[in-house]
Amino acid sequence: MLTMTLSPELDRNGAAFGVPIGNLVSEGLLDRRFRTAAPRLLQAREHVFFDGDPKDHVYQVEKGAVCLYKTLPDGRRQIVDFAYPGDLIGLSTLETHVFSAQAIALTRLRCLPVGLLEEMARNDPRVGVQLYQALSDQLLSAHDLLLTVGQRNATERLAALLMALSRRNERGGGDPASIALPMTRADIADFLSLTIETVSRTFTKLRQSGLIGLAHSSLVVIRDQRALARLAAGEEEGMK
Amino acid sequence: MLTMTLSPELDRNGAAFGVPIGNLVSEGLLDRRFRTAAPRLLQAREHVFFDGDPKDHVYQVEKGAVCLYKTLPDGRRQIVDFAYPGDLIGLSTLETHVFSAQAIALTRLRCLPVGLLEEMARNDPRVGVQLYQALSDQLLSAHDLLLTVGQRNATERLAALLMALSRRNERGGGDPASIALPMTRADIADFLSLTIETVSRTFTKLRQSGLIGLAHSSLVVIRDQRALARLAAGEEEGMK
DNA sequence: TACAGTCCCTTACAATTTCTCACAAGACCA
DNA sequence: TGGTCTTGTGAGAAATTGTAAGGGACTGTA
Repeated sequence: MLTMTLSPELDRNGAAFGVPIGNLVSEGLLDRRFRTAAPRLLQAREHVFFDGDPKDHVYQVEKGAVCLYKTLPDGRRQIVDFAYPGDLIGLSTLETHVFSAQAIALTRLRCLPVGLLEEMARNDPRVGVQLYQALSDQLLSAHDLLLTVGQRNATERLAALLMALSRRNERGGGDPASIALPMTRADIADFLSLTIETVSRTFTKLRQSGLIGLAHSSLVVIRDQRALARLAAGEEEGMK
Repeated sequence: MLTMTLSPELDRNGAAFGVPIGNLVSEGLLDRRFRTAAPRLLQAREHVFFDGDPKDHVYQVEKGAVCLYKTLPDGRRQIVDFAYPGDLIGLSTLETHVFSAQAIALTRLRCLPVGLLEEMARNDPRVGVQLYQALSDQLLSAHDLLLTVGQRNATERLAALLMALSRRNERGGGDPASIALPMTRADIADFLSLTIETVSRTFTKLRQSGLIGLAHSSLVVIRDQRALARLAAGEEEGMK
């Protein structure tokens, strides 16, 4: 899940990314089970499930990326999260899905029937705790996005997204200054609650200010990490 | 927690409010434990904890209401949820709180040390599952608020909030047409990501349109339930 | 009871950001 | 080389915000 506003300090010591309190958690219990679960391959734009579908599986992203979104009757769409490799999709105790999930790139999932998950949770107390922890991460991510969408302006929102993707790169051992965007401008717009025009203009503004470079539309290079971070944090007085 | 956009149908059969799939959940296991936990009384505006505080307890609201919020360095505030009697506060696997919690009225909490909770979770698989379910509700609530803040206009946002409070009343056996607002206009503004002026103007607009009545500023009477529900759902073409 | 001081809410008007609409340019694919 | 999809940019429109001022309820004090 994409957590947008954690300070680099929290990020570095890992406390904000699911490091458990006490010795509650046994690492990777669920991960191991998912590794042998049925795989499912999706093309970009293909749906994993739709809002309202009966929930018969829980999914783990193995490769690619998935966007989770809700819509209003007239078509307005809010992306509530992006799921990347390792993330679980569809965790909830309801019988139906409450959002839609769509691959934004070629994606491989692992599919675990909810019945199996329930059985595991009944028999091993560590499973419920791991589910609890996974949802805790997702809730953190949702709250961060709420702060972003609710309080930041267009420039700060985009800066926050880029910083989050940069940190994700860094955690995964990649280059934090070079960000490949798997999603379209429309996806970014619906995630940050802007229009694609505003997203486009804001990219241009960040480029012209020298904070980022755009090799092409889906490859961002961070040129001024400090300034971008300050902007994302909401500490920048100018540049509104 | 305050879930804003569930259809009345989902509401009535209860599926969207924590009715579990299968027989995973044992009702009230945690509730029973909280009933004997240390009580704590807070005046309105008093904080339960602040963002960044070490997380040593988990709380259950027994009476009153609590708002959970995040802030940016320059003071902008986003309320991410309101917690009402029965709701749990502070669930996460992190060592510190990642939002602040403040009573908005005279409030009584029950305080359970995290160590005790961990022990319960280690010894009884049903505990982890209950925590999982509680977080599942909170995530649902956060996603709904995201859709509201990200995609609805001011009128729709306020309508969605009023409908959510109305449904909460109904579930609690109260009058769904009569809504006492425990929070101030500023709280509503920071929850819906509006200014207090816009909130005030929108209340006036809903009153002048005949959808609601305002006995006084903190007591709303719903006069046209259908119209308000359509507005909240985002199906209303006019009245933008 | 009168009065001043607060706090909260409401209203009006100007300012600003973002959106809408229109169209051009670029990228990708057959 | 078209055709389609995505992205970028400009100008006017619309919604929300910011600013400022006033009203009403509550509180404490004289």
